[in-house]
Amino acid sequence: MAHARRVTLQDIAAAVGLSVNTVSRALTGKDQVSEETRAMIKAVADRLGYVPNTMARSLVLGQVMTIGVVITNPSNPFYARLISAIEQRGRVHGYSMLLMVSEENPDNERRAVESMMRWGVDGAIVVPVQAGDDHWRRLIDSGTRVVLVNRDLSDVDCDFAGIDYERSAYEASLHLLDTGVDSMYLFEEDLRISTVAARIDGFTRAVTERGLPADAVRVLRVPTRRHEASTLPWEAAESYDLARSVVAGLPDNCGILLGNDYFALGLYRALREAGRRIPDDVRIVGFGDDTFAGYLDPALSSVRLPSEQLGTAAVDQLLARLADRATRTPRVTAFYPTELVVRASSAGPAVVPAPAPAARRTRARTRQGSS
Amino acid sequence: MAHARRVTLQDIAAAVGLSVNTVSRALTGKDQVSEETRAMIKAVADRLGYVPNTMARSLVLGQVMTIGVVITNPSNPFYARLISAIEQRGRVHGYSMLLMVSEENPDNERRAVESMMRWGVDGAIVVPVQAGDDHWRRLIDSGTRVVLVNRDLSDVDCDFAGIDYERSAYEASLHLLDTGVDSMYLFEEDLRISTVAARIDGFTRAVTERGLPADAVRVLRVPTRRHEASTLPWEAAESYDLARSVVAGLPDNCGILLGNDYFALGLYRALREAGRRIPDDVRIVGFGDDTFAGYLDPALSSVRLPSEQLGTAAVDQLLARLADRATRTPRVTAFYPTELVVRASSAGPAVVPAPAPAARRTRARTRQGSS
DNA sequence: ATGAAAGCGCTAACAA
DNA sequence: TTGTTAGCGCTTTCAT
Repeated sequence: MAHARRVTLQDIAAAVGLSVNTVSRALTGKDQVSEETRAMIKAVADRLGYVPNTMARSLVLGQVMTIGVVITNPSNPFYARLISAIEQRGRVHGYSMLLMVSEENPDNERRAVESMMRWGVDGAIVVPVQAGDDHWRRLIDSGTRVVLVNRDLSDVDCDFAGIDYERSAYEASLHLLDTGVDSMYLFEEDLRISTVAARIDGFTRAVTERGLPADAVRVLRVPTRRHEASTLPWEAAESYDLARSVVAGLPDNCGILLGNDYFALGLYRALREAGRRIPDDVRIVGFGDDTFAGYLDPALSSVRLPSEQLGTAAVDQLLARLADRATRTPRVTAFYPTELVVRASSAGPAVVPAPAPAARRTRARTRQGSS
Repeated sequence: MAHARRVTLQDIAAAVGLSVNTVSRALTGKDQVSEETRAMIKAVADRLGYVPNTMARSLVLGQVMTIGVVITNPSNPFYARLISAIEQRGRVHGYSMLLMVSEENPDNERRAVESMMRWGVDGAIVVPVQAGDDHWRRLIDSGTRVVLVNRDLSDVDCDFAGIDYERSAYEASLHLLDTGVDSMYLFEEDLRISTVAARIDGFTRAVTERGLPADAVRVLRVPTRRHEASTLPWEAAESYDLARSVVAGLPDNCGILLGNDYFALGLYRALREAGRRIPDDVRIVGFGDDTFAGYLDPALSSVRLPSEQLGTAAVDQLLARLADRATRTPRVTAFYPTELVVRASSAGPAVVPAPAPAARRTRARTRQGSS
């Protein structure tokens, strides 16, 4: 059962007794064709089951109506939502999405760039691994517009849509300090990426500002297995191991900031097993506000990240660049506001648990400047 | 700063003083070219920064080395892992991935099919919405190989890689019944899809087999908002609302099976607030074994789903079909085994909580048959 | 309003 | 081993 060969403009032209050219014009809505001819051609095309050939079309047009998306790990719910938002927004504007996964591996990332250059995608939206950036520069030099998301590359001349993690971590830390803790911990994953560094900076700024003695402050790195495979779940087990080894030495009345909510899963268990109480003994704030955060016991305070907004903004920014190909405006760096959702896990000693969760937003900012 | 025009075979040919054809042969590794010529050409191509044009290549070759992937909702962690697995496996074989999101909406699904036909993707891997299937038949008739994943369409002639939810639910229900409960509840999302129906069937078979009186058995449907947007988190809030309205009438010593683990988040909270104890009063088993399952308090028993295996198998199945284009073997229907991970939430009254979680796997099966 | 011809970049016959 | 020719399906001059 060999399926029917694909119907082409030729076939339609032959069927209606007109030239390929006319058929093309009729179908693409050009106005140099009589309405009756067009209707007739459309009818025949429909009857024959004509579907335009994107390859041929793109080859001559020089644009493929496709954006390449490179993500480190789609299993991370933050990125999963980002992908959804990008796809949705792109689809509205008629763009398809070529998805590539780098798994935090620069080699995969380079391969992704190669792939995008072969395809000649119109633009790329990227969460960079942040290990090497020559390939990005090459991609941009080849004429592809690139928008970085969540992680920036200061040496690459392209737009960026991200989150001010420094400030978010600073504010979350202040919130913990405000509950009256007298020592502070930060759990961060063991990756050399700017988002982690920024959170550490914000955390450090807060504890320094409040004058916490150095020996009352610790940054703990949770080993990550994210390099190994993109299908791995997040690092709850690792944070559990770390927390268990730390929990005995954990002073009462301390605050813990977590680089992501999954750390809370491991930490909660370790504390439970050690008989430590949240928030009485230990007060906790996470990052990400994953679905489960509000349903843990006690409910986890967490910094909500604007993943959908980020995805939408990245697409819009890309399309804007595509719209005026020529102009050479300096790179746009936009930060989108997070929201500290305060729940029971960081309720201060004297505070009555609020009925509705209080929210506190960082303000939105957009910055323009050269590189 | 107009970027340099893309380097073509022509450019290389001109540079080395040979024909386009020879350059093509040299670069694609054909053996009708002297080694020294090839080396020379490769060097020049490299120096010039040549990148093959996929569009042009695909146009003449008639294959695009791309597989279309249609998913209902990438924010569902099960599908997120599936996507990762598919991308990874496809990449190994040199395939790119065009990702489309249907959001449980048949219109979007139809658009996705249209898009894939325009592209002329070599194959498609699909989680169907299960509302209408003409478009799938059209896609297949056009010569595109399709593999369905997780949800089957019995009237469409293509391969399927899935999970035996009926059996999994049956076994999970038996497990609950074995703990000595004398009433059974099932929480299922409010979607008309085969996976939900299958779990209901399995649940029903188990309770019937054990002779539970009809008034001791209930299937509750959790309203879903999944249609609204693919970036929405899963339905913890909805299950909480439902659970809260039900929990007062919930008899002690009952068992609850959940269509997905997110329902546990809402249910746990509702039970907590009502002062009901898990597993003493209520015993629970979820579906999905999401990362947080083992870290809830008490740890949630859950049916682990082989998402990675499913993704890998789907790609392999697709590539197998692609390999022997001609042959017309009947559709392959493969089921991959789940694993019931028993944890504290379903510990029977007399059972000591196991130190390591006991696991129980359904057996793997592959079936062949027409349609 | 319609047609003829050229070409997008590449590969695959067929020659030489 | 290398070159010439043709063509994948489409769009875009330039004629008519």
